[in-house]
Amino acid sequence: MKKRRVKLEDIARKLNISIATVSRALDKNPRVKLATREKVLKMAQAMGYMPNQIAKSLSSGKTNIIGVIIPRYDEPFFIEACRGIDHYARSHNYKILISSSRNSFDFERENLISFERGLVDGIILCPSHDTETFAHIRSIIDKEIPVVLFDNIREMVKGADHVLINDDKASFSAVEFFIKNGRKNIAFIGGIKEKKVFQDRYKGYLEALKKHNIPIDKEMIFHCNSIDREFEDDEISGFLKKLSKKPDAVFTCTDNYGLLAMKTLIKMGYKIPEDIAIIGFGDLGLGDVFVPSLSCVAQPSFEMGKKAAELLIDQLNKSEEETLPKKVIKLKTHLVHRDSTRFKKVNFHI
Amino acid sequence: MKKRRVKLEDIARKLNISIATVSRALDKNPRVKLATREKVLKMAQAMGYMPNQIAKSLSSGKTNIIGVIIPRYDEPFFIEACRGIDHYARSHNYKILISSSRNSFDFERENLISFERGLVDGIILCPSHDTETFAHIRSIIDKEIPVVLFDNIREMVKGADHVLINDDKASFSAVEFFIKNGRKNIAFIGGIKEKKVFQDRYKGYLEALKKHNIPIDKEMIFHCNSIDREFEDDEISGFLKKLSKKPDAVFTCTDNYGLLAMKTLIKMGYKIPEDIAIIGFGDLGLGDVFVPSLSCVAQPSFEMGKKAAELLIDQLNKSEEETLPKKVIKLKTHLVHRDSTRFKKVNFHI
DNA sequence: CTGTTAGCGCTTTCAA
DNA sequence: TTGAAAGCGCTAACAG
Repeated sequence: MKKRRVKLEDIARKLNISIATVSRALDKNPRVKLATREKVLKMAQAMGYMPNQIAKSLSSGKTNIIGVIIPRYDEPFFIEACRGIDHYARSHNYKILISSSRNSFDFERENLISFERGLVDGIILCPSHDTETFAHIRSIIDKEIPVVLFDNIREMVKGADHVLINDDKASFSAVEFFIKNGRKNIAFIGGIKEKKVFQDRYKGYLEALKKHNIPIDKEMIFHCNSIDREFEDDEISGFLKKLSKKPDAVFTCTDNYGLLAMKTLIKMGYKIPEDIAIIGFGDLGLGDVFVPSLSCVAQPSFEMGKKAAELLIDQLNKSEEETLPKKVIKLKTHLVHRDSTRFKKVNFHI
Repeated sequence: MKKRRVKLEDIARKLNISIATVSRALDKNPRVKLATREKVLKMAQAMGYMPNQIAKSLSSGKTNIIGVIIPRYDEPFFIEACRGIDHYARSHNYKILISSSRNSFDFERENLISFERGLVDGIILCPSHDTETFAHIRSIIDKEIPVVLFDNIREMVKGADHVLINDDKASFSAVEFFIKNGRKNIAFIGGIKEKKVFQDRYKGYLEALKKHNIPIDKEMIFHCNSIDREFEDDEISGFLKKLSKKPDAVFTCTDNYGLLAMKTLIKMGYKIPEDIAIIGFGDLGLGDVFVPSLSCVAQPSFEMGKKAAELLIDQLNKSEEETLPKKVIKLKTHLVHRDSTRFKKVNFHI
């Protein structure tokens, strides 16, 4: 009862030609007489032939699938990055298979191992913040599976391409913007300390203060600990409410932290941006829906994904021997000014 | 130079046994002597053997991959649904391959066709709003590839399972909640008319008014046309500003519309919820970050995905002949009350 | 221009 | 309990 799928052999038999010819004809290989090719194409169409991707992959050694590992699904940055990857990949005839490491090193390694089983031609990975060692990645590279790393890279891995932004410089310029506009009591809200990008953004904050001779006030600095979104709100409002001194600016390491901070500050009676200016990080579409809208460091998420895919597919297209020099690409960020930094006489040309 | 991957044959040769035995040993097939199995496992380990997924799939006829087609990546509802799918799928040893139809019927069909090439064992699909006919889906089902549809289903497809919510009832109860709390001038903000779920939510709005003998005022009704997020804001604020009569409640077909409406209304000087109450639709994590926070119809997005995966995997696990009766599952929604409906003396037990 | 044939790496009868 | 061998559907080298 089960209809067997049409295969090359069926077409070949019907037309009394060899399987090889059918295969070539469908490939539009010029070594097939035009008449034959057309005959084959027509018959394939008529019989409802669909090539078997798996068989193709087995014999060609290529699956045209890119494996993508991200720390979590429900963060706009990763979604955007995946969209970027997908965008480039599809236009180059690749599909993407996405896995979440759930911010766990063990899952990340498991995912990587499952990708080693020949299902993917190459891998794009954003290390989880739980990832301290990179042997699992090197082991993949040793097996000559191309790898591109992006964002949150604690350690450069030899043999892989890297796509990054300058997290420290980005936060540096945000904080410097506050300072140049007369703000001196600048609070910092970061994320879990294990995460490289948060470390760098913190570093940029410290450097900006240092450069402008503003003493560092530990009380003004807070690192969110919760991975769970539910508790972030409590953590941040707890921090802000406990401050003995009133800050006149806040830099937060994510847009979400920025929004949560705004929410608490408004409830506390602060006027934004007159009493307090805020800059978040990311620019993933929420900042401008809020009233007031949130200024931020815009991160080129989509572009990062796209670039990662481009580098990977470049590697994939190189022949065995011709090993490409591995690259580190740093993409540009910029400040986006909205209500939360729109005070009078702002010098926007920083 | 290229290190060839270890395969069964390599292990077999090293141990002087047959490939079949190695295969069985690795499968933990009881028909292999324990000693042999252990020998094989140890050797496989030592040689760094990794099974080839593609070869496995070709010979077994199963890829353990589920194809997922959603209208777009950057909508929290679909992300959540995908998370739900992924959650269930992974715990049942399936991976998921996600494609976006970009809300285009043509892309949807193309994606479907590419899934017909044997890469996936089954398909979970949310029809794009551009999708008016379902022949492309039936054609997949004819090839005996299991299909589950979820959300935005304009037409039930025979041979597929369906996962839905009661969009009309959900919006009905939201609007009725307004009415029971004394609101009479209830505005409606919907989405593009082609989309089934928006049609249903509109229907529920009309029915609630009708049931309570509130005349329908066309001026109070608006359907967003833009797919592009950039223009939604203008559309919605344009609509609200032009109203000649002041509404005292707004029901919007998405949370995002609700947030945008709130933003405009606040700027127009409305007090929320005293002057105007608002209920959105979705509950995808933004509503409670806002000040004031947005009430909404909560849609079980994650659960919908999970259920869809469950139904698909059930189909996959049935043997050829034993064809499962196809199901239509409707999941429950509920009202979540936040600031935008938190007026005094509210009867929360509707 | 076309056909023959040997794989790709694994599963699974069938036989021993 | 094990082995030999026939596929799974397609590609590609080689021969003609």
